[in-house]
Amino acid sequence: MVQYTGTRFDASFGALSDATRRGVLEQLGRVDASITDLAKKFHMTLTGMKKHVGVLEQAGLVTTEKVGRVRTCKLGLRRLEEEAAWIERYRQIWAVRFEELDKVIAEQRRKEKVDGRKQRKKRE
Amino acid sequence: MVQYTGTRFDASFGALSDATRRGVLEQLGRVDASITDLAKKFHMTLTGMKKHVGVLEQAGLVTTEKVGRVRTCKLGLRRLEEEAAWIERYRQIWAVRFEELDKVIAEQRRKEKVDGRKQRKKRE
DNA sequence: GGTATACTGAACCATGTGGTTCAGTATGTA
DNA sequence: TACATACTGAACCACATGGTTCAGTATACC
Repeated sequence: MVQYTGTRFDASFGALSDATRRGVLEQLGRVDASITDLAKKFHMTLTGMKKHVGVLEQAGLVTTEKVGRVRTCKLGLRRLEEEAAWIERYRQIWAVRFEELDKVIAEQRRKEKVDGRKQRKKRE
Repeated sequence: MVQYTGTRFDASFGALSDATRRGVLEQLGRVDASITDLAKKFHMTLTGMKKHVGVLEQAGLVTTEKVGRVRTCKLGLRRLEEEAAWIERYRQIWAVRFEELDKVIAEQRRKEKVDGRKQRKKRE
């Protein structure tokens, strides 16, 4: 199986584990922005925002380019394909693992329904 | 729009940002395990593994139950639905954002082709 | 040239993370 | 009872994180 190198997912999931950074991604999905724009939007110093952008850039989720004195940030090339795939695979595993439990629950529901019918019948 | 409370995603994406914890999830997808089992599998002290399990438990990805002296870990109730949805939505935004760029690239390709034809024509 | 804008880097701070060791406690087993 | 097993909690460690301030540098504009 693919050796889940870790470091790549470490970076992307790590980048996503912060609300500000998720916000920045959503914002950049609407329109490109400078560090200043983002810092204002998220009520933070330039330096603080620069660090967040750095993390996102490291994870490949954002790219930046400096023209004159302003650094413009855009969405990067990584589109979270592998991350989506990992989660999907997990959900698959999860579903299989709980199939049995689901059956048990379904069986219980069925019984309850039958019991309910009996109850109603009694009352009739 | 839904106020992305943050803390929930912070916990789940944070939990996923570590290779050992992703490994533990995959392992628990195969079979329930004690702390000792997991510690052995991932070459770590019991205490270290307990912390990882704690993080996963906090994120709702794992549940544990102690019977006698052994604590058994299983997959938890959270099946990463919202996380999958967030990523999907992001991928959607990403696609829209880059549609324009794709068009530009396609246009360039088309031009190049035309130019190539002109070049060939010239040479004829 | 002078002033405002936009970023950058170093340094600091509190807190969190990923691990360890060590010293327990509780439980199973001969 | 004695011994082994399984976990637990406190304390420690080095380093990362999420922020700040402060002192720059580079660029734009009057």
